Amino acid sequence: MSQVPSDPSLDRRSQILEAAIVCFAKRGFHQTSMHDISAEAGISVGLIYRYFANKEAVISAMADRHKSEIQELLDRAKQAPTLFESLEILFTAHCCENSPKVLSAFVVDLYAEASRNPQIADLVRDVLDTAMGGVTDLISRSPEAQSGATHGLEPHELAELIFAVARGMLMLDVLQPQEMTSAERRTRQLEVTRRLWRLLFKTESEPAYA
Amino acid sequence: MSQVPSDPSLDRRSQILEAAIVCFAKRGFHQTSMHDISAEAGISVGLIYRYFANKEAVISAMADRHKSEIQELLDRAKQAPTLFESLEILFTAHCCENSPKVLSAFVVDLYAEASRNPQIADLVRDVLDTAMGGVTDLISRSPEAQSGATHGLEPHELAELIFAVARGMLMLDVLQPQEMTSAERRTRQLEVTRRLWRLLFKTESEPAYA
DNA sequence: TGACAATGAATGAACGTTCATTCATCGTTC
DNA sequence: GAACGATGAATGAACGTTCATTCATTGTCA
Repeated sequence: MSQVPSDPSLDRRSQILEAAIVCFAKRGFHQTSMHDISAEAGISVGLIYRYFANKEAVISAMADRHKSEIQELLDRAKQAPTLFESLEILFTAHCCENSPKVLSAFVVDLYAEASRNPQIADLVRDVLDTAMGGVTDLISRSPEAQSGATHGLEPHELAELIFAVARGMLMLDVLQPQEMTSAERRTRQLEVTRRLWRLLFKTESEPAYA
Repeated sequence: MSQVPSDPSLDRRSQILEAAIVCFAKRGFHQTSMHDISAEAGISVGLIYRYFANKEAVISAMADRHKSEIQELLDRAKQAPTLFESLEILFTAHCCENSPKVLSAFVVDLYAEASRNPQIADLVRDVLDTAMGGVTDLISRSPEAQSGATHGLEPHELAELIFAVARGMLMLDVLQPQEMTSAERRTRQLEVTRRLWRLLFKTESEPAYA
């Protein structure tokens, strides 16, 4: 129970970031005040400025955190025994980890921010390139791709489609009414997404028409 | 050149909305001040309040305008001779009509707003349902679907995938650096999107593997 | 002159940021 | 181990600024 904090100032930083993502998901970056964050974290406003230069820096740090979270997620996905299981790990993480659309709301906001802030855009592009590189790799090594059951499309092209659908379903996620649970949203999204995966990696045994 | 204004107060409204979308795309809803909008429109701040109750109302009106634009776009797409051409009209409109990512930045912002504002969420969901209904219809009537070359998927399921990829590509659009032209972005997006369409409506003549 | 369109200075609330101050903790000294 | 000084994490009131909104005033046309 009693954790020994390795670096207390790191704990403070992540405590603040944890509070920040809750506020950002609830209100968005620019409608969240520093007082909101401090209240959510249970600390004073001034203390935030001991750990972050300004509000911009909090947003940037959140984007960085998102980058390393995706990196970890990718590593975890690579462990999965089949391509399909890897894809499921990757593309439904945002439904379960935090309960109510916290992550998807944050990511949509991040893209909105990226459209105006080139620094954020670079970072998001970087995250995307890394993740897509990883998935392209996963696809290349998969038996599905090596057996040639990919409609003559390159692994890279398949990855592009998979990511497009994933982003599209994430956008849809923020439209779902609050009363829908994470599990429900996950199921709905998996339904659509799996349809694409099956199509892309169709084992030619099943006939398209009976 | 000299238009006869049918209703001058309607013109004022759309003049303000025109200025607003430029500002919103440049800075986002909540970083845009009423002064920004009035300056862009070339009018005074106070005048905006003659036509809109408050800032929220401007955002809502913009969302409404978006709804009717999509409606018109759908009607135009329905006129096209083939399914593929209909889809191209629908899903690249945001690349050409306004020059530099204005529309895609606005739409991503709109989704971000929808994640917090249930009223906006309802409206966006409504737009989406209408558009998807239209496309589902287009697909049903298309020779591609009627010849059964759709992998046993329902028109509705095909539409879901098409819209997911479209939203995903729209998100990608806001990440593209400013120096990329609308035409370039359009080409890139069409490449990926067409790949999906060909896959979904594959004429079984072309073999997957040579 | 009357009716209405349009202006932009004025208002007050809210925000990001600063900083003087507090106080628990720790090392040092006897 | 008791007394004391130093440290810096933490506080929150205060500051300057920005912003949405209001409204007294001016301009315009019939």
